[in-house]
Amino acid sequence: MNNGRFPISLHILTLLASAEGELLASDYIAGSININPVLVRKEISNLRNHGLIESKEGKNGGSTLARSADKIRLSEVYHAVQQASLLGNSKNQPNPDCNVGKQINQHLDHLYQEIEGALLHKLEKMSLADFLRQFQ
Amino acid sequence: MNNGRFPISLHILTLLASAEGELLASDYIAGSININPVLVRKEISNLRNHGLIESKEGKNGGSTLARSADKIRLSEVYHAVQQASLLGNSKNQPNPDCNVGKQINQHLDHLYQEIEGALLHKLEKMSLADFLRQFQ
DNA sequence: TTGTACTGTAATAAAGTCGATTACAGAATG
DNA sequence: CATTCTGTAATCGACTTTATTACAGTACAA
Repeated sequence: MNNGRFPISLHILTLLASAEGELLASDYIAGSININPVLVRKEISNLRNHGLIESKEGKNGGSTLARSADKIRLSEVYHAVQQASLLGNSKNQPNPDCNVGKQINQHLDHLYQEIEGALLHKLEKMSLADFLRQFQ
Repeated sequence: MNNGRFPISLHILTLLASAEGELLASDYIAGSININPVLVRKEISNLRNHGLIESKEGKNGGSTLARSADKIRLSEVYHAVQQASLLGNSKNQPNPDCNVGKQINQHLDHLYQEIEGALLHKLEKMSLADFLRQFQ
């Protein structure tokens, strides 16, 4: 994925982590990221579906982390926003009459999985708290 | 990068590797990938600029690998097609009045670099010959 | 020496993707 | 019950990607 959603989601989570349990409104978050509030709500909705965020509707509502920042791995953020594969979706429809074309998607998928494994390994070792700690 | 160009370039190189020095025409390659020949020539042009492919113009022309497949690392293919960063370009322009927004791009860049390092490490260990060997 | 089969590349069009925006229903609070 | 939030659908425009057309240049071979 070369996904603009990863930085957005991480930004949201970082703000929530730094707010220490206080509910933040989507408009406030959108103001920090400088994007449209509806996009923020969509990402929040997605992060909530993945169990990373809890929200409260209505007046004085907003969102907060579902668990403490040291219990949220960056690999979870990756999984939450990931849709396509890492290096490019092998969505070409190669010629089945060609020996290479016939097999390449399967081998590409295998390659992507290996690489994604290495990436996830890295992200698993980092928590949201680790990320936040870099901020002064 | 979630780049459709990586699978295309790797497909091209795999075909050339399996052709064992024989010149392959861009139309033939395009037929195997099932995409437009002009796109293939553009990718070939790029791979040639990166020293991975040599081409011969004119009748009976075509392309071939610039070195043997076991001397081509998949990390070179990655570098050849890479333009944007891996997980998403941190091109948001966050609010500088927000303490998180002010610093996040710098920390995102750092994170991407670490992850890309892990990915490249994996790709460096694999040659085009390794990849081709999986085909039956 | 000329037709043919290629590459190389620019320019344009078509298709697909992504983010911004509008709109509005529903929920919680005071 | 007005206000301030969330949740979500729908649409528009900007951007990106891919396909297509066009054509000049090169090498070969008859």
